[in-house]
Parts: sequence; structure tokens; C-alpha cells
Amino acid sequence: MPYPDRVDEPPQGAAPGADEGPSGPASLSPANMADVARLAGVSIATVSRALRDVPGVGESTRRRVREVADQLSYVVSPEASSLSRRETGRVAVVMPRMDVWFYSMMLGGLERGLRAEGMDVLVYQVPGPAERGAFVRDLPARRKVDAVVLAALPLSPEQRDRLDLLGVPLVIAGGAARGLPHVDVDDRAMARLAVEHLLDAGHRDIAMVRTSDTDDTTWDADLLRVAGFRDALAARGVPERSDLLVTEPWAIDAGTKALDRLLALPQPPTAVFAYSDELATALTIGAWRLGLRVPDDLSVIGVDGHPTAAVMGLSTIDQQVELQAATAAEITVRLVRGVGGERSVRVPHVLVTRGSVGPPPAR
Amino acid sequence: MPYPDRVDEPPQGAAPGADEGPSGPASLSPANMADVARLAGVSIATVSRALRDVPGVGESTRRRVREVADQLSYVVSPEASSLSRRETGRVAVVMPRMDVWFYSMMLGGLERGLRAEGMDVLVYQVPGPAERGAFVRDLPARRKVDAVVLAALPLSPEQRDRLDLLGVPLVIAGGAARGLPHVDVDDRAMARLAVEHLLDAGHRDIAMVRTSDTDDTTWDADLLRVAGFRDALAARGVPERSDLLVTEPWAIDAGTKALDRLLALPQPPTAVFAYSDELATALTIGAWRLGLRVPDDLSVIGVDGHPTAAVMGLSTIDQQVELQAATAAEITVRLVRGVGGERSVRVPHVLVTRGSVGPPPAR
DNA sequence: TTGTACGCGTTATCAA
DNA sequence: TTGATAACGCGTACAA
Repeated sequence: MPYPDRVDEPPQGAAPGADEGPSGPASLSPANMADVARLAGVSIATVSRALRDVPGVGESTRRRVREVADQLSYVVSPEASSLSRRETGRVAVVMPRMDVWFYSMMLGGLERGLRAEGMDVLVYQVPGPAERGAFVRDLPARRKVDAVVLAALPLSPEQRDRLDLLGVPLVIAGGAARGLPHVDVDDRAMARLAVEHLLDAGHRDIAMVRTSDTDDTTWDADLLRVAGFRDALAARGVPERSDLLVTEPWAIDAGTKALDRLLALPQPPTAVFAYSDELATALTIGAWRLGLRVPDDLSVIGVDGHPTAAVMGLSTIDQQVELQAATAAEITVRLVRGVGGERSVRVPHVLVTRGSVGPPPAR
Repeated sequence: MPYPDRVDEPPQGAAPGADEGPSGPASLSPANMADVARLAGVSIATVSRALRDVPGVGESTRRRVREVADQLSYVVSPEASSLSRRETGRVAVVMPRMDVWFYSMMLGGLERGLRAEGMDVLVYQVPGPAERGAFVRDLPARRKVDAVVLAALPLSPEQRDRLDLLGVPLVIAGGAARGLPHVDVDDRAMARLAVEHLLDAGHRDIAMVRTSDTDDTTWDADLLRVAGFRDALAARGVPERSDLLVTEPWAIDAGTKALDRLLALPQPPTAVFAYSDELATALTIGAWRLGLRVPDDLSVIGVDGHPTAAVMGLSTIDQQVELQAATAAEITVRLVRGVGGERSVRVPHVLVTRGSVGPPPAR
């Protein structure tokens, strides 16, 4: 009777007929440190030290423990380890949704960066105002993670304050927030750059197209890009025409609809600055389908660095989402580990010219 | 001295100057059950029972415990709870990447479905063959989750077998696998349907466009869709022209390149079946930029249900990724809870006609 | 209905 | 270098 001290294990889970896996050695209830210790003829403490590579273990002992460990295909229980170390090794990433380009890029980059540092990523989708309220009220991530990354999640200052109750470092990715570590881009400057690019090409009747959310959420990036649009016009002394700032309710083809409205104007624009590449794309497709040529009849520029923009040949301001994500991951890791360094970083943007901007058509 | 039995707490983490949050009551090291028990004047066991809504607690007692709990803003330690219950409340979602449409949709849907059932989602990005090998070898998710969902992750049968060592239910989302619970679509039938749609419109010179991976990975869906393409032609007695099956190395503009090759043929196709909407989109954009009209000069149909396809006006076979995800989430939950039901589901596809398919141009 | 006491699997402290 | 042993915080038979 080799293991007199283990007599529990009810059949647990699996229905009678269920497969138990062809792999023999995987006995129910995986091995624990005690098992390893016993087989290696050492104490639990030594096993713990040996497997964690902490100093203070004889080389031969360490080897032996290692061998026994993978012979039993033993792995440390993360739960028990966390309980004891008071760390989870996990980071929560919270975003409105993860099935649209910007967020999926951000999530992908964060996962890469965090996993490279040995952290697991727990994801939370918090789409609307109601869900945001619930998230902030219930703090479902509490005690589950060592840090929380908010990816472009619109929160009120009070909501942000309440997140202090999480008791772990908080990082904003893709946006700013007074006092909190964050990674962002200069939305205002990006917009200014885009519009300057159009002005440089000779345009004066420049429209800006954006979308509004179905709920009443306001996005800082939106306001800032409108401001940048105005900055650029003002700086060149081009009077702003209010009819050229059009806002469509969000929809996948909002750009197309915006174009229709612009073309119906008595004096249509010769160039369009779109809030996003998605908008620019839909707008351009709409233009093509109407028989308009880009940029001969209409110049278009967007913001994002969306891959479709490349296929479309759309000029854009690349906001380098991967870099934002990688940077946010790095900051998060540093905060968790308690090492110093920049707490907030502004990622540079890049004008990518692809041929969707040209001189205005001759009248 | 109210709490004589708690005398630990080194400053832990936070640098001296760091903000401690304006929220007063959040003392370092959050309250535990013992704290709640003491303040409520009951035993720890009672607190545990009261907070978990298990029967066997007086109504007044339960209320009192609840009050004390949120007064202390107490939350159960997931680590300790997991350790004791031998469950994590987490599910791992593993996918090659999460920053492309299909996977981000899948992940979003899985997260929604799993969270609705109270499970947290841990994500793993396993891009290439090397990472797949490492994932299968090291099983980093072991002991961290109650189930694993593999989302369209290409694995060899041996690799799948090795995943048995995870010791938790395994679900395949967006693909099949002998013996494993899975959710998939009928790729072969989808392709057949798409090509039949083109045949019905009168086309006979029908091309299929697909991409090849940079690594040597083979995707079942790819083979099946090619088979479906052939099925449809054969069923109508249309001889297959080998020059009309073109494969481009994956790139965002692969569709455009494929089109160039097709148009260079002595007898170009009058219609194209694209492996994906992404390909169909790039191909269509390429066609437009060449001055071709769709469907007047060329008919195009894709597969996916990608939102861009809607903007483009592309007909497609919608593979209902959200439904696939929701179904996979449901199956996963059932397996974890050990309740019966279908272990594998085939999700229906839908032909969406949008006007990118018309009769072939008159010669 | 409530309390006691042990187990869950580690890490960390203190001796040896 | 190694070994006991006490936390870590919660779930749960078992007893009261």
C-alpha cells in the first residue's frame, strides 16, 4: 500500500460511459508536491525550491526532483501557488468588444506582450453603458488578477475612481486618463496631419465624416479629432463650413450614407477626412459604385492603419495599434513587478500615403 | 486591539510615492471570511454557506452576513475557493491569432456565452507550427481551467491526443475532430452551394481562389471547400479547368493578385468563387480599380459573412460565426457541469445574395 | 440552523 | 543544503 495517506477521490465529474483518455499515467486527481517529494525522497519544501529554481538546493537533488516531477507529469497548482504567493499571474483586459478591428488588434498585441512575460490574460467584454455600470459596480475581476488593462473603455472619472477598489494597478490602453498610467496617440495631431495633407494637395472644401454611438457615450478620440480637423483649417485660414462636418449613426455602411449626404450639398467637398479607415473604406466603395474616381474626383483619407485600407489604396494616419498594445503590456508588467519606468507613453502616428489623395478636380 | 490575529502585511508592492487611491475603506490585504465571520458574530462556515446561497442558513443570519460582507466590500478569494472546490471557473480559448475577423468574432462570441454562464475566459494565441508544438508539449493551460476550447486550431491527431493530458473537457469550435465534441459548418456544402449559385446564373468558366499558408499547415476547411467546388462542377457536368483553381500565398491583397493571374489567362473566368470574403473583397477591389464592373463583367461570391462584404455588396455564404461561438460556449458549459446533451453540432450556413453575382457577359 | 476541524496544494519562516 | 510547520482563504463532512 504505497500511498496510505490518500483515500479520497469520489468518481468526480465524468459520466460512467465517458472517455477517460487513452493516456495511462494520468491518474485522476493529478500529482501534487507531496507525491513528488515522496518519490524523490525529499521534503515538500525541497521540491518547491527545486522546481522554482530558487537557490539553496543541491544540484543533484534538483535534478532528481525534476526527473520525478516530469515522470509524474507534475505541474504546480496555480491556485495553491497563487493562494500562497498572493499573486495570480493573470491580467484582465477589458474592452467594449473584441470583434472589431481596433480591439482585436489591441487584444492580440496585449496577449502577446503579456504572455511573453509569463502572464495569463483574462478577457472581459463590456459593450454598453449598462455593462460598464455593472462592471464598475460589481468589479467581477476583483481578486482574480494582478493588474487590469482598460482598452479604450469610455469611463467617467467617478467610474475610474471606483476602480481603485480593484486594489491592483490599472493601465489605460488607447486613451488617456488623468493620473492613471496610459498609452495613447495624439488624436488631435493625427487629425490635423490628415487635414493638412489634404490642404497641401490644394483642397479647401474638406469634409469630415464621423459616426455617433447608439448610446450616449462620448469618445475622447472623437472630440479630439474634430478639434484637430478645425485646427488645421484655422491654421491655414480656411473658413469652416458647418455642412461639411457630417455625423452618421454607426453602421457598417455609415461611410456610404455620409457620402450621399455630402454629394447632395450645393457645394460638395473635394476631399474627405474620415474618422476611421472603416468609414473611409465604406465611403470610397460608395464613391466607386457611383462611378466616382478616387482621387481624381474625390480625395479620401482615414485614420487607423486598417489592413483593408491597404487593399483599397487608401491613405491613412496609422495609429500603430500593435505598438500601443505592446507598450501597454510592458507598462503593465512593470507595474505588477513594481519596477520603475515611464508610466505613460504617447505612441507616434504615421502618415501613410497610398494614392487616395490628389489635387482637387478642376472646376 | 480588535484583530490580534493579523500581524503580517509588509508594505508590499507600491513604491513609497505611489498613489494609494482616495478610497479610504480599502485597507491593504482585503478582508477574508474570518473578518466577515467575526463582525457578523458567526462562524466561517456560516459565512461561506450564506454567501453561496446554499440552504441551511437562517434568513436573518444570511442577511446579516450579507450586510457585513458588502460593508467590508468583501469578495470570495477565487484562488482559495478554487483550491477547495477543485474547479477554476475558467475556460481557456486557444486560437492561432485573435486579430483577424474570424477569430475575433469567435472569441467575442465565446466570451459572451461563457461569461453569461459565470465562467471567465483565458486566452491563448498560438500562431504557427512552432507555437502549436510548444503549446501541446508544455500544456501551459494545465490546471488553470475547467475546459479548453480550440478555435479553428489546426492540430495533428497525435497533438489532439496529447491534449488529453489537460484532464479537462476539450471542445473544437469552427472545425471537426473525430471523437471530440465540436461545432463546425459544412465547408464542402457551403462551397457547393456557392458554385451552384454561379452555375445557376449561367456561368461555366468558374474560378476558385484560395490562399496558402506561409508555413506548411493544411486546413481542413480549405480542402473541403475545394472538394465542394469540384462537386458542384461535376454535378452539372462542367469540366474542371485546372488553370482556374489559383492559390496565392497569403497576403492582405492576395485576392488582387489572384485576379491578375486569372485575367491573364487565354480564357479568363466569368465568375470567381473565393475561399473567403476577405479574398473576395480584395479581388473585387482589384476588379474595380481595373475598371471592371461587378457583376456585369465578373461575378464574385465569397464565404464568411464578413461585414465588409456587406459594404461591398458581395454575395457570400454566411457561416454564422457568432452562432458557432455561442453553440461552442453552450457545449463547453454543459461538459463542465457534466450535464448531457449534444456533444457536437453542425451550424447551418446561409446564402446571402447581394448583387455581386449576375449572368455572364455576352461574348 | 450553526459550529468545529480538516483538507485543498503551495510558499515561506525558522531550525537543524 | 534540507526539513518541519505555519500560513494562505475557503469548502465541507461531521457533530452539536
